[in-house]
Amino acid sequence: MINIKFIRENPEKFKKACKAKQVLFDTDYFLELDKKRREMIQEIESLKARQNKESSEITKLQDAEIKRNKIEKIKEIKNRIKDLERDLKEIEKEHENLMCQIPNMPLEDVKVGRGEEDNEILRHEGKIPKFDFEPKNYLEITKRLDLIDTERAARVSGSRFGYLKKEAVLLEFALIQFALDTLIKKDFIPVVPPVMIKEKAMWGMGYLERGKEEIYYLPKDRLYLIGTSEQSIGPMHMNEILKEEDLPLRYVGFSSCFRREAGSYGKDTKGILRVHQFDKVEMFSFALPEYSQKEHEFFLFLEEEFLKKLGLYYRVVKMCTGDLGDPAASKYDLEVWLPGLSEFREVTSTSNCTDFQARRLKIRYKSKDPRLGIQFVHTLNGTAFAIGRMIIAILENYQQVDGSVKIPLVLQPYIKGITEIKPK
RNA sequence: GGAGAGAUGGCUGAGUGGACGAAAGCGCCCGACUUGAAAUCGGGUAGAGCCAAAAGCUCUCAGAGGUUCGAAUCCUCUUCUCUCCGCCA
Repeated sequence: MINIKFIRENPEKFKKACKAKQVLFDTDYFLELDKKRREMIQEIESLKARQNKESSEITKLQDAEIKRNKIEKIKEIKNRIKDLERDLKEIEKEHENLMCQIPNMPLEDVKVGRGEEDNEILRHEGKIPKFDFEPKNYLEITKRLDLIDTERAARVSGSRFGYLKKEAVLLEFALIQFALDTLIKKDFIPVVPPVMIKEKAMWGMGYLERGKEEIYYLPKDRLYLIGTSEQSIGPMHMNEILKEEDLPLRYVGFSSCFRREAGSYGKDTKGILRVHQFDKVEMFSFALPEYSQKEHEFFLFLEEEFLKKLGLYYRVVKMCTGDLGDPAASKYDLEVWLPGLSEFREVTSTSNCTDFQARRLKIRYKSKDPRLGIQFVHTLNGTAFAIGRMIIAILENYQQVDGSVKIPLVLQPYIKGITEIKPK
């Protein structure tokens, strides 16, 4: 949800932003509806004021006849209000529906573009890995080392699932522990959130208007499976008024994530690059509006630190307006070089959703400045580690000529005694 | 799954048909006293909507509907929380 005042006051800017985000929206019709709505509210409220006034006078009346007349008069007003309210309800419903269709406005510095092809590659970091042999892709490596079994997973669960095995499992827990250790030091509160959430929560995070196809739903219990712990951590504080001194309120969540991957038939069909279920360590922050861009840069910095400490070669990509998704106002992706597959692949991303989610979920804070009063917070999210893809990146980048894989130095304290994964 | 109790402002908590958007306390803000602070004293302090804004008005006591001239208070449904019992990793 965006601030309606913005649309009223900057209709042209708003139209431009919708176009940039590639969302069709009849702004003129909406503004007309909005005007009509406000006129009706005024009419109803003045009638209600009269009703309240007349009604409060009843206690003073002694004469039964006068009293009866008065009540009749009030009933008349009541009926008129009832009729008007019926009409207003229709308008309100449409108004709200339209408001919910509106995506978040991109920040000023986000480039206008259609999609992936218009994203901006900001810079490359790290060293390009050099091999004096032909590096294998992760599918070959995991097969040789027996780290991932997708064939049996297909038997049990279908396509796009996998059994993580042996050292891959140890790597998963090492990555989790590494991320938690690092982020707890930065005042992140660790949390293992629910993976099933109510419609209200999922809606509030802004993923139901577009992208519903991507989400698992359990109709019997009316619960949605999260696609990222962001969807479960964001609504933690819904309907709350936070204290300014508690902001930024940072969480680091660990959870399994579930995605239908409905629109991706044929893409990455082998292996575990794109699966229905994976584990992820996620950062989330509730921040003061004036600091949210700083917080966003901080998240990007942390994500880069993780990749640097793992010694990976990556590039920073800034999303254009067409590739933002509904809730985000600004978003970066980090893409790691996979020498086996010979391509950059997205491993982490971070978004600033400004007040879009906070408005829907009514997450606010009380400002110390009495003139500001109560304001919506800004919400931000960022990946620490999407485990599956990180394991792939490590395997491809740390492979040796003899088929073994070295364990990155920073992870060794978390995977005691093991410095490399050797073929049997 | 069965039985019962409950949901009130930032928090605790009083309030069972009109004088209640709501006592009291805590917290917070402003002021006095103080070299400064604490303590003490005085004052202020719910949110949302309509309005350019102020004034004003409207709505909101978990949510939705209803009764009534009038509902935090009465009725119906829903959601959530707690207690007891059952089941259970």
